[in-house]
Amino acid sequence: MVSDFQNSVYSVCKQIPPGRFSTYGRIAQVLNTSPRAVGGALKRNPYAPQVPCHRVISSNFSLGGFYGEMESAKKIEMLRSEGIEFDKEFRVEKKYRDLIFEEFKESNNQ
DNA sequence: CTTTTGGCGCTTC
DNA sequence: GGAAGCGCCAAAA
Repeated sequence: MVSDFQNSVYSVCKQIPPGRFSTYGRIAQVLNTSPRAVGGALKRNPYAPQVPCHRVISSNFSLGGFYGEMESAKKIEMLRSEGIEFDKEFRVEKKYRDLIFEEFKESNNQ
C-alpha cells in the first residue's frame, strides 16, 4: 500500500539528479511536513531504482539510520559512483557539500 | 567538538 | 478512537 504522502515524497526525491544529494529535513520543508515522516516514507520505498532514496542523507552530512553499517557502505559506494565521495567518518567530504540539491520544484506537488 | 531536550508528521499497533 | 515509535532536526548547554 502506497499512501498519497509517500507518493509526494517520492515525487520530490526523484527530482534529485545524479551527482547531487539532499536531506530529510530539506524535503520535509518542501512538502511542509516533518523529517521523520520523510524518513518513514523513504524507508518503505517500493520503487528502489526509480526513486533514489540513497541520495537523501541526514542534515549533518552523515548517512542517517537506514541499514546496518555493512549496507550503508553500499550506499556510499553508489553515491561515489555518481561523483560524491565520503570520508572515513561516513560523512560527505567537505568539498562536495555544496552539491546539495536545493532547486526543488514545488509546482510538481501541491 | 559532544550531549541533551523538545518537537515534529506519519505509520503501526 | 488513543498510544508508541521512526532511516530526523535545530537549539541549547
